[in-house]
Amino acid sequence: MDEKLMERLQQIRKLLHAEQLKLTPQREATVRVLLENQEGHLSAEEVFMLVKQKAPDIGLATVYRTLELLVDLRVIEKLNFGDGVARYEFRENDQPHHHHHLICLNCGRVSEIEDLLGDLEKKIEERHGFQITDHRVSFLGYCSRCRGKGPA
Amino acid sequence: MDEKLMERLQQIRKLLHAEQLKLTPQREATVRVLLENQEGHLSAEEVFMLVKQKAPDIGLATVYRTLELLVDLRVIEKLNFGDGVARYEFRENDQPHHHHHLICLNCGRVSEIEDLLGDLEKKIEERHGFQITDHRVSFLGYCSRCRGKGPA
DNA sequence: TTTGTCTTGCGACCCTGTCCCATTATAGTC
DNA sequence: GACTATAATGGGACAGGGTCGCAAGACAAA
Ligand SMILES: [Zn+2]
Ligand SMILES: [Zn+2]
Ligand SMILES: [Zn+2]
Ligand SMILES: [Zn+2]
Repeated sequence: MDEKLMERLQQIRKLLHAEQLKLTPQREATVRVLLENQEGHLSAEEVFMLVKQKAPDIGLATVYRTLELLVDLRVIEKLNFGDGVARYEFRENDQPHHHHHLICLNCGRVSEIEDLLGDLEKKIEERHGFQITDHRVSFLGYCSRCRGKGPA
Repeated sequence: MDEKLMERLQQIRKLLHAEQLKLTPQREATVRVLLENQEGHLSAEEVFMLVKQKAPDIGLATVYRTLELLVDLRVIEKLNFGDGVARYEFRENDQPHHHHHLICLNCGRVSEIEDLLGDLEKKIEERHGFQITDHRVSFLGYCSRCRGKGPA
Protein backbone atom coordinates (compact mmCIF):
# COMPACT_ATOMS: atom_id res chain seq x y z
CA MET A 1 0.00 0.00 0.00
CA ASP A 2 2.67 2.45 0.97
CA GLU A 3 4.91 1.60 -1.96
CA LYS A 4 1.93 1.94 -4.26
CA LEU A 5 1.31 5.38 -2.79
CA MET A 6 4.92 6.42 -3.37
CA GLU A 7 4.77 5.08 -6.89
CA ARG A 8 1.63 7.07 -7.60
CA LEU A 9 3.20 10.19 -6.15
CA GLN A 10 6.24 9.71 -8.37
CA GLN A 11 4.00 9.32 -11.39
CA ILE A 12 2.22 12.53 -10.54
CA ARG A 13 5.49 14.32 -9.91
CA LYS A 14 6.60 13.37 -13.40
CA LEU A 15 3.35 14.47 -14.95
CA LEU A 16 3.69 17.83 -13.27
CA HIS A 17 7.32 18.13 -14.19
CA ALA A 18 6.53 17.62 -17.84
CA GLU A 19 4.52 20.83 -17.62
CA GLN A 20 7.11 22.74 -15.60
CA LEU A 21 4.96 22.36 -12.53
CA LYS A 22 5.94 21.34 -9.03
CA LEU A 23 4.70 18.80 -6.58
CA THR A 24 4.61 21.16 -3.62
CA PRO A 25 3.92 19.98 -0.07
CA GLN A 26 0.38 21.32 -0.38
CA ARG A 27 -0.23 19.39 -3.57
CA GLU A 28 1.30 16.27 -2.14
CA ALA A 29 -0.88 16.51 0.96
CA THR A 30 -3.94 16.89 -1.25
CA VAL A 31 -3.01 13.88 -3.35
CA ARG A 32 -2.43 11.84 -0.20
CA VAL A 33 -5.85 12.71 1.15
CA LEU A 34 -7.41 11.68 -2.12
CA LEU A 35 -5.46 8.41 -2.17
CA GLU A 36 -6.36 7.63 1.42
CA ASN A 37 -10.05 8.11 0.66
CA GLN A 38 -10.38 6.32 -2.63
CA GLU A 39 -13.98 5.32 -2.11
CA GLY A 40 -14.93 8.49 -0.31
CA HIS A 41 -16.11 10.60 -3.23
CA LEU A 42 -14.97 13.64 -1.32
CA SER A 43 -16.12 17.15 -2.01
CA ALA A 44 -13.61 19.99 -2.25
CA GLU A 45 -14.61 21.15 1.21
CA GLU A 46 -14.09 17.69 2.63
CA VAL A 47 -10.70 17.42 0.97
CA PHE A 48 -9.86 20.82 2.42
CA MET A 49 -10.81 19.73 5.95
CA LEU A 50 -8.72 16.58 5.71
CA VAL A 51 -5.75 18.31 4.13
CA LYS A 52 -5.83 20.92 6.91
CA GLN A 53 -5.05 18.14 9.36
CA LYS A 54 -1.82 17.41 7.50
CA ALA A 55 -1.00 20.97 6.50
CA PRO A 56 -2.93 23.41 8.70
CA ASP A 57 -1.86 26.51 6.81
CA ILE A 58 -3.17 25.47 3.44
CA GLY A 59 -5.70 27.77 1.85
CA LEU A 60 -9.01 26.71 0.36
CA ALA A 61 -8.07 28.27 -2.97
CA THR A 62 -4.98 26.09 -3.17
CA VAL A 63 -7.06 22.97 -2.71
CA TYR A 64 -9.43 24.07 -5.44
CA ARG A 65 -6.51 24.86 -7.72
CA THR A 66 -4.86 21.54 -7.01
CA LEU A 67 -8.05 19.63 -7.70
CA GLU A 68 -8.53 21.47 -10.96
CA LEU A 69 -4.93 20.75 -11.90
CA LEU A 70 -5.30 17.06 -11.13
CA VAL A 71 -8.45 16.93 -13.21
CA ASP A 72 -6.59 18.52 -16.12
CA LEU A 73 -3.80 16.00 -15.74
CA ARG A 74 -6.47 13.27 -15.78
CA VAL A 75 -5.25 12.01 -12.43
CA ILE A 76 -8.63 12.46 -10.82
CA GLU A 77 -12.15 12.83 -12.07
CA LYS A 78 -14.70 15.44 -11.11
CA LEU A 79 -18.09 13.95 -10.30
CA ASN A 80 -21.49 15.47 -9.93
CA PHE A 81 -24.02 13.62 -7.82
CA GLY A 82 -26.55 16.40 -8.14
CA ASP A 83 -26.25 17.56 -4.55
CA GLY A 84 -24.70 20.88 -5.42
CA VAL A 85 -21.08 20.05 -4.74
CA ALA A 86 -18.42 18.64 -6.99
CA ARG A 87 -16.82 15.42 -5.84
CA TYR A 88 -13.49 13.97 -6.78
CA GLU A 89 -12.22 10.50 -7.31
CA PHE A 90 -8.98 8.91 -8.46
CA ARG A 91 -8.87 7.59 -11.97
CA GLU A 92 -7.39 4.17 -12.36
CA ASN A 93 -5.83 4.30 -15.80
CA ASP A 94 -6.62 7.51 -17.49
CA GLN A 95 -9.80 5.91 -18.81
CA PRO A 96 -13.23 7.37 -18.31
CA HIS A 97 -16.34 5.25 -17.83
CA HIS A 98 -14.74 3.00 -15.32
CA HIS A 99 -17.74 2.67 -13.09
CA HIS A 100 -21.18 3.92 -12.13
CA HIS A 101 -22.57 5.01 -8.80
CA LEU A 102 -25.47 3.75 -6.77
CA ILE A 103 -26.57 6.47 -4.36
CA CYS A 104 -28.72 5.47 -1.41
CA LEU A 105 -31.46 7.98 -0.66
CA ASN A 106 -31.73 6.75 2.91
CA CYS A 107 -28.20 6.43 4.28
CA GLY A 108 -26.32 8.37 1.61
CA ARG A 109 -23.88 5.57 0.91
CA VAL A 110 -22.38 5.61 -2.56
CA SER A 111 -21.38 2.27 -3.97
CA GLU A 112 -19.78 1.53 -7.26
CA ILE A 113 -20.63 -0.89 -10.01
CA GLU A 114 -18.92 -1.69 -13.26
CA ASP A 115 -19.70 0.26 -16.40
CA LEU A 116 -22.64 -1.37 -18.13
CA LEU A 117 -23.30 1.08 -20.91
CA GLY A 118 -20.93 -0.04 -23.64
CA ASP A 119 -23.50 -1.78 -25.82
CA LEU A 120 -26.11 0.81 -25.16
CA GLU A 121 -23.81 3.57 -26.32
CA LYS A 122 -23.09 1.75 -29.53
CA LYS A 123 -26.82 1.44 -30.09
CA ILE A 124 -27.33 5.15 -29.49
CA GLU A 125 -24.51 6.10 -31.81
CA GLU A 126 -26.07 3.99 -34.56
CA ARG A 127 -29.62 5.07 -34.05
CA HIS A 128 -29.12 8.76 -33.48
CA GLY A 129 -25.85 9.56 -35.20
CA PHE A 130 -24.62 11.04 -31.96
CA GLN A 131 -20.95 10.48 -31.21
CA ILE A 132 -20.71 9.82 -27.47
CA THR A 133 -17.54 10.84 -25.70
CA ASP A 134 -18.69 10.54 -22.11
CA HIS A 135 -21.69 9.82 -19.97
CA ARG A 136 -22.96 10.83 -16.59
CA VAL A 137 -24.88 8.11 -14.90
CA SER A 138 -26.04 7.54 -11.41
CA PHE A 139 -28.76 5.40 -9.97
CA LEU A 140 -30.80 6.59 -7.03
CA GLY A 141 -32.65 4.30 -4.69
CA TYR A 142 -32.21 2.20 -1.59
CA CYS A 143 -29.24 0.04 -0.78
CA SER A 144 -29.57 -3.52 0.45
CA ARG A 145 -29.54 -2.34 4.08
CA CYS A 146 -32.15 0.33 3.58
CA ARG A 147 -34.62 -1.38 1.27
CA GLY A 148 -38.24 -0.81 2.11
CA LYS A 149 -37.56 2.07 4.46
CA GLY A 150 -38.52 4.95 2.16
CA PRO A 151 -36.85 8.38 2.26
CA ALA A 152 -35.01 9.35 5.43
CA MET B 1 -52.68 22.78 -28.53
CA ASP B 2 -54.61 25.53 -26.80
CA GLU B 3 -57.25 23.20 -25.40
CA LYS B 4 -54.51 20.89 -24.22
CA LEU B 5 -52.93 23.83 -22.46
CA MET B 6 -56.18 24.74 -20.75
CA GLU B 7 -56.69 21.15 -19.75
CA ARG B 8 -53.23 20.99 -18.24
CA LEU B 9 -53.84 24.24 -16.38
CA GLN B 10 -57.07 22.85 -14.96
CA GLN B 11 -55.27 19.72 -13.84
CA ILE B 12 -52.67 21.79 -12.08
CA ARG B 13 -55.30 24.01 -10.53
CA LYS B 14 -56.90 20.91 -9.04
CA LEU B 15 -53.62 19.57 -7.78
CA LEU B 16 -52.95 22.86 -6.05
CA HIS B 17 -56.45 23.07 -4.70
CA ALA B 18 -56.10 19.66 -3.11
CA GLU B 19 -53.33 21.16 -1.01
CA GLN B 20 -55.15 24.38 -0.23
CA LEU B 21 -52.94 26.20 -2.66
CA LYS B 22 -53.90 28.68 -5.37
CA LEU B 23 -53.12 28.99 -9.04
CA THR B 24 -52.17 32.64 -8.89
CA PRO B 25 -51.52 34.71 -12.01
CA GLN B 26 -47.78 34.43 -11.35
CA ARG B 27 -47.97 30.67 -11.10
CA GLU B 28 -50.11 30.42 -14.17
CA ALA B 29 -47.70 32.57 -16.15
CA THR B 30 -44.84 30.34 -15.06
CA VAL B 31 -46.68 27.19 -16.05
CA ARG B 32 -47.51 28.71 -19.43
CA VAL B 33 -43.88 29.53 -20.09
CA LEU B 34 -42.90 25.99 -19.24
CA LEU B 35 -45.63 24.58 -21.47
CA GLU B 36 -44.68 26.82 -24.36
CA ASN B 37 -41.07 25.69 -24.13
CA GLN B 38 -41.47 21.98 -23.66
CA GLU B 39 -38.22 21.05 -25.34
CA GLY B 40 -36.34 24.04 -24.06
CA HIS B 41 -34.91 22.60 -20.86
CA LEU B 42 -35.07 26.08 -19.40
CA SER B 43 -33.10 27.22 -16.39
CA ALA B 44 -34.80 29.17 -13.61
CA GLU B 45 -33.25 32.38 -14.89
CA GLU B 46 -34.54 31.69 -18.39
CA VAL B 47 -38.01 30.95 -17.06
CA PHE B 48 -37.84 34.20 -15.10
CA MET B 49 -36.92 36.20 -18.21
CA LEU B 50 -39.76 34.71 -20.21
CA VAL B 51 -42.29 35.06 -17.41
CA LYS B 52 -41.33 38.71 -17.01
CA GLN B 53 -42.60 39.32 -20.52
CA LYS B 54 -46.04 38.09 -19.47
CA ALA B 55 -45.99 39.46 -15.93
CA PRO B 56 -43.33 42.17 -15.60
CA ASP B 57 -43.72 42.62 -11.87
CA ILE B 58 -42.99 39.04 -10.91
CA GLY B 59 -40.07 38.48 -8.57
CA LEU B 60 -37.29 35.97 -9.07
CA ALA B 61 -38.03 34.32 -5.75
CA THR B 62 -41.59 33.66 -6.82
CA VAL B 63 -40.37 31.86 -9.91
CA TYR B 64 -38.03 29.75 -7.81
CA ARG B 65 -40.81 29.00 -5.37
CA THR B 66 -43.21 28.09 -8.14
CA LEU B 67 -40.69 25.78 -9.77
CA GLU B 68 -40.03 24.07 -6.46
CA LEU B 69 -43.75 23.71 -5.90
CA LEU B 70 -44.30 22.19 -9.32
CA VAL B 71 -41.46 19.77 -8.72
CA ASP B 72 -43.07 18.71 -5.43
CA LEU B 73 -46.38 18.24 -7.20
CA ARG B 74 -44.54 16.11 -9.77
CA VAL B 75 -45.76 18.37 -12.54
CA ILE B 76 -42.24 19.18 -13.68
CA GLU B 77 -38.87 17.60 -13.21
CA LYS B 78 -35.65 19.28 -12.13
CA LEU B 79 -32.72 18.34 -14.32
CA ASN B 80 -29.04 18.75 -13.90
CA PHE B 81 -26.91 18.85 -17.02
CA GLY B 82 -23.77 19.56 -15.04
CA ASP B 83 -23.45 23.15 -16.21
CA GLY B 84 -24.12 24.63 -12.81
CA VAL B 85 -27.76 25.55 -13.30
CA ALA B 86 -30.90 23.56 -12.64
CA ARG B 87 -33.18 23.05 -15.59
CA TYR B 88 -36.85 22.21 -15.65
CA GLU B 89 -39.01 20.11 -17.88
CA PHE B 90 -42.63 19.03 -17.94
CA ARG B 91 -43.39 15.50 -16.89
CA GLU B 92 -45.74 13.65 -19.15
CA ASN B 93 -47.55 11.35 -16.75
CA ASP B 94 -46.10 11.58 -13.38
CA GLN B 95 -43.63 8.92 -14.39
CA PRO B 96 -39.91 9.34 -14.08
CA HIS B 97 -37.47 7.79 -16.55
CA HIS B 98 -39.34 9.01 -19.55
CA HIS B 99 -36.29 9.91 -21.57
CA HIS B 100 -32.58 10.55 -21.63
CA HIS B 101 -30.62 13.50 -22.92
CA LEU B 102 -27.91 13.76 -25.52
CA ILE B 103 -25.92 16.93 -24.91
CA CYS B 104 -23.75 18.23 -27.74
CA LEU B 105 -20.44 19.61 -26.52
CA ASN B 106 -20.07 21.70 -29.65
CA CYS B 107 -23.39 23.42 -30.26
CA GLY B 108 -25.04 22.81 -26.90
CA ARG B 109 -28.15 21.27 -28.40
CA VAL B 110 -29.96 18.88 -26.11
CA SER B 111 -31.90 16.12 -27.78
CA GLU B 112 -34.00 13.47 -26.21
CA ILE B 113 -34.08 9.74 -26.65
CA GLU B 114 -36.27 7.08 -25.15
CA ASP B 115 -35.38 5.45 -21.85
CA LEU B 116 -33.15 2.47 -22.54
CA LEU B 117 -32.25 1.44 -19.03
CA GLY B 118 -35.12 -0.82 -18.03
CA ASP B 119 -33.32 -4.12 -18.47
CA LEU B 120 -30.14 -2.76 -17.09
CA GLU B 121 -31.86 -1.60 -13.93
CA LYS B 122 -33.39 -5.01 -13.42
CA LYS B 123 -29.94 -6.51 -13.75
CA ILE B 124 -28.52 -4.09 -11.21
CA GLU B 125 -31.32 -4.74 -8.74
CA GLU B 126 -30.66 -8.47 -8.98
CA ARG B 127 -26.91 -8.32 -8.83
CA HIS B 128 -26.48 -5.66 -6.17
CA GLY B 129 -29.64 -5.80 -4.12
CA PHE B 130 -30.09 -2.11 -4.73
CA GLN B 131 -33.66 -0.94 -5.22
CA ILE B 132 -33.56 1.70 -7.93
CA THR B 133 -36.16 4.45 -7.80
CA ASP B 134 -34.67 6.86 -10.28
CA HIS B 135 -31.66 7.46 -12.45
CA ARG B 136 -29.78 10.41 -13.78
CA VAL B 137 -28.37 9.81 -17.19
CA SER B 138 -26.96 12.02 -19.83
CA PHE B 139 -24.69 11.34 -22.72
CA LEU B 140 -22.11 13.89 -23.79
CA GLY B 141 -20.61 14.06 -27.22
CA TYR B 142 -21.20 15.45 -30.68
CA CYS B 143 -24.49 15.58 -32.48
CA SER B 144 -24.88 14.53 -36.09
CA ARG B 145 -24.23 18.10 -37.30
CA CYS B 146 -21.13 18.58 -35.20
CA ARG B 147 -19.41 15.21 -35.53
CA GLY B 148 -15.68 15.35 -36.05
CA LYS B 149 -15.39 18.99 -35.07
CA GLY B 150 -14.04 18.49 -31.53
CA PRO B 151 -14.75 20.88 -28.67
CA ALA B 152 -15.93 24.39 -29.53
C1' DT C 1 -66.30 43.53 6.95
C1' DT C 2 -63.49 40.77 9.35
C1' DT C 3 -60.36 37.18 9.69
C1' DG C 4 -57.11 33.70 8.56
C1' DT C 5 -54.26 31.88 5.25
C1' DC C 6 -51.66 31.76 1.24
C1' DT C 7 -48.71 34.47 -1.70
C1' DT C 8 -45.81 38.01 -3.17
C1' DG C 9 -41.65 41.17 -3.97
C1' DC C 10 -37.74 42.61 -2.07
C1' DG C 11 -33.42 42.56 -0.16
C1' DA C 12 -30.30 40.24 2.79
C1' DC C 13 -28.01 36.30 2.91
C1' DC C 14 -25.72 31.56 2.00
C1' DC C 15 -22.85 28.40 -0.46
C1' DT C 16 -19.73 26.79 -3.78
C1' DG C 17 -16.29 28.16 -6.41
C1' DT C 18 -13.13 31.69 -8.87
C1' DC C 19 -10.04 35.63 -9.26
C1' DC C 20 -6.56 38.98 -7.98
C1' DC C 21 -2.45 40.18 -5.99
C1' DA C 22 1.22 40.80 -2.95
C1' DT C 23 4.26 37.50 -0.82
C1' DT C 24 6.77 33.16 -0.67
C1' DA C 25 8.77 28.80 -2.14
C1' DT C 26 11.20 26.27 -5.53
C1' DA C 27 14.40 24.66 -9.01
C1' DG C 28 18.01 25.75 -11.79
C1' DT C 29 22.31 28.34 -12.67
C1' DC C 30 26.42 30.49 -11.32
C1' DG D 1 25.90 28.98 -1.02
C1' DA D 2 23.85 33.21 -3.59
C1' DC D 3 21.03 34.83 -7.41
C1' DT D 4 17.21 34.72 -10.45
C1' DA D 5 13.17 33.47 -12.98
C1' DT D 6 9.09 31.36 -12.46
C1' DA D 7 5.61 28.73 -10.18
C1' DA D 8 2.71 28.59 -6.20
C1' DT D 9 0.53 30.22 -2.13
C1' DG D 10 -2.90 32.40 1.26
C1' DG D 11 -6.27 35.53 1.96
C1' DG D 12 -9.81 38.21 0.82
C1' DA D 13 -12.87 40.12 -2.50
C1' DC D 14 -16.02 38.67 -5.68
C1' DA D 15 -19.36 35.99 -8.69
C1' DG D 16 -23.40 33.14 -9.80
C1' DG D 17 -27.14 30.41 -8.41
C1' DG D 18 -30.27 29.92 -5.16
C1' DT D 19 -32.78 30.46 -0.38
C1' DC D 20 -34.84 32.91 3.49
C1' DG D 21 -37.32 36.24 6.43
C1' DC D 22 -40.43 39.59 6.51
C1' DA D 23 -43.80 43.05 5.91
C1' DA D 24 -47.35 43.92 2.70
C1' DG D 25 -50.90 42.25 -0.47
C1' DA D 26 -54.48 39.09 -2.37
C1' DC D 27 -57.97 36.04 -1.63
C1' DA D 28 -61.67 33.05 0.27
C1' DA D 29 -64.73 31.97 3.90
C1' DA D 30 -67.75 33.41 7.43
ZN1 LIG E 1 -28.72 2.84 2.40
ZN1 LIG F 1 -16.70 6.31 -7.70
ZN1 LIG G 1 -23.99 19.83 -32.07
ZN1 LIG H 1 -35.81 16.47 -21.69
